[in-house]
Amino acid sequence: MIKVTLPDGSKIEADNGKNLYEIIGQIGTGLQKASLFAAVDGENKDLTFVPQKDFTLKVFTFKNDEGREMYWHSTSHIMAQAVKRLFAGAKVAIGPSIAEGFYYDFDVKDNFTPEDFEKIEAEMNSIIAEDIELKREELSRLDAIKLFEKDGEIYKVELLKEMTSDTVSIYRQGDFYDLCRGPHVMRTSQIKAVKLLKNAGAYWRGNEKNKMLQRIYGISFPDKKELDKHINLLEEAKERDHRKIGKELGLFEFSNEVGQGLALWTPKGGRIRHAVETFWKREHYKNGYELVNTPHIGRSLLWETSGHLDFYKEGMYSPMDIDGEDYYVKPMNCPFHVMLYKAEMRSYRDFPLKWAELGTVYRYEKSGTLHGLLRVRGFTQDDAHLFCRVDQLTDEIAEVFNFSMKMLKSFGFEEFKVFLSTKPEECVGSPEIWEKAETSLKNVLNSSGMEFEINEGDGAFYGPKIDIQVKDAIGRLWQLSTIQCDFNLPERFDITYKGSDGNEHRPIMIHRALLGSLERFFGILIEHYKGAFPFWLAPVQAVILNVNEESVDYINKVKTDLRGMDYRVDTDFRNESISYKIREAVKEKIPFVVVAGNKEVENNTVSVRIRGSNDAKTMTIEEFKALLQKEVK
RNA sequence: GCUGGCGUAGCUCAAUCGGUAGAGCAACUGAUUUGUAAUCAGUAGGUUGGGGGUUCAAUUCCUCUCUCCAGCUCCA
Repeated sequence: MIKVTLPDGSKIEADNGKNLYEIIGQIGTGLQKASLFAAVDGENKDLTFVPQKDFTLKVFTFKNDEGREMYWHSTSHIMAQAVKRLFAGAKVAIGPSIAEGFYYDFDVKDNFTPEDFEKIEAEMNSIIAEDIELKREELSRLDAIKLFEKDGEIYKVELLKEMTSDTVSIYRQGDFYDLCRGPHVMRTSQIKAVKLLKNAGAYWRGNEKNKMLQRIYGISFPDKKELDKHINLLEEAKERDHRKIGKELGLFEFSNEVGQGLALWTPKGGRIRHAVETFWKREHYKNGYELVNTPHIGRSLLWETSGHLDFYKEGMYSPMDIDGEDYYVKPMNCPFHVMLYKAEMRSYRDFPLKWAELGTVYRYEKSGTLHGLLRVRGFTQDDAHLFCRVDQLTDEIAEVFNFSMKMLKSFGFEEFKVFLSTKPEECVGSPEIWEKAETSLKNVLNSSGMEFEINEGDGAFYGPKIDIQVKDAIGRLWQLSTIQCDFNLPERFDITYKGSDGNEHRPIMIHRALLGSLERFFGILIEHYKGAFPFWLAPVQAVILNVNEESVDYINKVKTDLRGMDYRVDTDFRNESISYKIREAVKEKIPFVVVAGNKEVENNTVSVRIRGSNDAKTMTIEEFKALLQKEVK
């Protein structure tokens, strides 16, 4: 019997003479052989390896992050091997796995072309077919430098020279070797399906002063079907691009004359925004918030006190001169809310104060980072600030967290990922207050029953935070809500309240945004729904089409009948065929397409075509009203 | 911001080697009054993103500039 130690520390026993695959089968991962890799005492082994003595076993599969990382990293080595075979003199830089796939940076004479991609892919497939073993070797750092220098691999040499360890490892596969920590799959044949996705320039070590290298991105899977699925997903994402749909449905615009990163909402986009804002405001009042409004500019004194002119200056626009004094356009709403706090004496009985504002801010974003509605320079945050006592912190965080989840679910998001970010090295506030706040945040998350990850040291310098990401209709994650404690602004603005003990105390301040910004949220909604907004958000909820001129009066009567109920119902009386008008309405993704002609006029009915179905249902006006009413939020 | 790519009618796209810009849709006009995803005909629409240059001649070549797109962080 051989004792096998698993990563979680537990031990199992295996019969002598069993190979790794059989032993893994004993643990019961239920996975296919093709997607399994194993490490014995930290060293990768083939699944046919038969252990002779007790050992620790680690199993990698494509289903866990480590396994995927290894798989993609090995594929990047195969790509590098292929490139070196095809392009004489190509030098390799770095080639890691990334969140979705891998890349490798090359120093080559000419940019890669689409034909090159085909050649490289073909060469990769033949390397895979050659079934080459990937072998790890350890050597002294100095020997490694000699080895890479001999082949003119200047980038590897540079990396080696900066490393401090005495020995390093390289991985060899046939005629190719690479400086690499590993781990890797055992044989090239374990890579089953490969696709190169795109290439782009990238600076050596990400520094624009360095040489521009050619980066190739790719992805691989243990199964051709999974690769196809992934490629479909990429195409689906392209189809959903909010910039494309926004243009098709006429939801928003950008204008050269207005400037970069400054969105214009069209009337249709405006209808959606109004629906979002109305809902948002109503929910905030229901949850005990007050709505406030603050200006777009403030004196430099304000921003000096808040500290933004120190730590956020590069995100702010140049000041404007008003009566000889500098005023700045606001990049954040917080200082204004703090000033509202200071406008009166506050008592411990006043708390919690919960002030929300749809506050429009302007921030300088580098031109190259702007992206449709998802990253803009002017945007409206669905901001709120809570002021409370330390003893209220947990309750208030819980309220904000639950409110946030409720809000996100209202917009059709069902899956979430929650992160808690804790104290970074450089920060303000006492260790005790950090400890207290982090405990509050953690308690709230624990009692919510939701899984969450801790990002150690990733908090803002002024306090810990909870971030909520949502999963959209095709599984992409988007960061939306953020709940942040702030120990900085109360201090800087010296805000206080009178406690029950008659002394002055410093309140806790919580910043939070649930949707993030209306612009970005709009972009995400467009992609999530692919432009087919649910009834309550749809800019046009129903459109009524006339078959001929005789039905116009009747339709106007139906519409007037609905008007009092605040539905967004349009009509289309253009002199076009009914088929044509239906086609346009369907393309516009209107939830209800309603037709009325002589038949309907006679029977006092309408013919309703519900989005997603290809046939129409005839119903009475009352039935139609009930149908609309059912959809109202 | 940096690197590369793109920019032609409102939209989606054409235009060979440098020879003076064209289609579909949309718009407008007229005919047609239509029954569940495109009725027919006609009209108009362009300093080819903007400035400068080369040339007898520039959408095309060079240059500057603006916009948009991709990448630039995720560490051999």
